[in-house]
This record gives sequence, C-alpha cells and structure tokens, in this order.
Amino acid sequence: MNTTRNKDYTIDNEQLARFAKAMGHPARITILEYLSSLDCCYFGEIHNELPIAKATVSQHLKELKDAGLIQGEIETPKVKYCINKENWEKAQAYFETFFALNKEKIRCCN
Amino acid sequence: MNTTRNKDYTIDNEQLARFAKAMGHPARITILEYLSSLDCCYFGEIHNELPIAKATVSQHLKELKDAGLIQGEIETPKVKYCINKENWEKAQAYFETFFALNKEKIRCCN
DNA sequence: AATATTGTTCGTAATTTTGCGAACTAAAAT
DNA sequence: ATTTTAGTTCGCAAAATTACGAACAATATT
Repeated sequence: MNTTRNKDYTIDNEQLARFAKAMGHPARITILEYLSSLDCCYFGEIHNELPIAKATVSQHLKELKDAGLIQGEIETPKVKYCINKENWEKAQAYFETFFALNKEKIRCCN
Repeated sequence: MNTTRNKDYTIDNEQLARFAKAMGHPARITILEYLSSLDCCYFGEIHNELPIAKATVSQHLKELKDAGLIQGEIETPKVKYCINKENWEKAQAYFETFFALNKEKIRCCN
C-alpha cells in the first residue's frame, strides 16, 4: 500500500504557509520588526533586543534566512543582518493577496 | 535561581505571531482560502478539499478556531464553519501594519 | 604566541506539531 | 430500537520546534 502523497497543496499556498510559519514566533516577529526599522545591523544588537540565549537567537535567524525573509553577511568577527528586500516584498504581496481574496464576500453564517 | 521570564515580547508581537503560526501550514491556508471564498460550509466539504484524514482536518480546524480565525457552529449531525470576520480583519490589519512599517526605509546593506 | 571578541554549531532535553486509525457522540432516519 | 450520518476525541508514533550551555571557528588585539 502506497500512502505517499503528491502535490497535496498548491505551490502558492505552500509558499504563503512557509512565510507565515517563519513569522510564527514572537522572537522572529521582533527580529523582523527590528531589522525593518534599520538598514541593517549586527547579531549582537539583535541579541540585545531579545530575552533569549545567543544560540537560540542564531537558530531563529537561521529560520528567517531559510524562509528567505532576511540575509546575513559576514564581517568578521561580526555578522551583519538585513531584510531580504525582494522576498520581503514577495511575502507582503502574498499576505495582501490572501486577505484581499473575496474580501467583501465574507459575512459569516450568523 | 529563578529563570522565569516575564513580558518577553510585546502583546502585539505575540498576537501577530499567533496569527502567523495559525497560518503556518498549507492545510490551514487552504482551509482559510476555501472558507473565505464562501459564506460558510460544513466540515465534510472542507475535508473534501484536503488530502488528509478527517481527524487531522478536525485538528487543524481546532487550531484555527483557537487562534480566532474561524468559528464553528453545530447543526447536528453537521458542523458549519466560517471565517471569524472580526478577527480576520484584525489579522489583516496586523499584517498590513507589520509590512507597512518602515516600508520605504528598507534597502538592505548591499 | 596568547587572548579577546563575535557568532555559529553541537549535543541534549522538553515540548509541540502533525498525522493516522479506532473509538466515541449525538441527532436523524429507518 | 437499530442503524446511519457527520464529526470529534483518544491514543499513539514520528518529526519538528524551542531552548540552553558548552565547545568551536575566525579574525583582531595585545
């Protein structure tokens, strides 16, 4: 019995879910908010904004980078982070489109 | 040694993260997209849209309900689901504000 | 050459998420 | 009084997430 599934969801829905998932933790929202308020900054400054260990901050940054929302650049011994503008705008467009869908139609059952 | 943490993140950032997390799975995006295209519908129709077992669909619906994005109403033996309009608009506003923040400022380090 | 600075990676633990089938519930239909 | 219908809840397993301290890497400074 083959229970593998194929193409369960649309690419767009998977992409939107990936962006949303990356934003699904308050630490990561805080990072994104902070980064979007600057041109860029170093790891240490981000760490200062957060109540968690540097190893954990590093992990969150990695997730944001994997989702494409931010980018990092080594400037030894520091690492400079910034918003990935292209994907940031892509994410924005995804959410906008998503919420705009059938906007006037929604009126619920009650 | 007390390692409890208090008020780590802003209420707004926690709320936005909660919305984002609820949207952080393609099945739940598909559900929301489907629901927002209708006034409302029954569990069975939602289940038909998805490639997963009904127990799993039920779980995803529970998460969306817990996040406040949808609401369910019993019409035995069926259950009617719909978007929670108030919170849906709240979520929309949260994302909009988030992405609008410093929009023109972002230009990255490169 | 040794030390300091700045982050990342590793190893680990606890918790949460995702998924399924089976059992259950509650009303409707027979 | 059974049976059917439509979902939910339970119990479980596998995988992913979150968090930390310790160890490491790579350059800069002394």
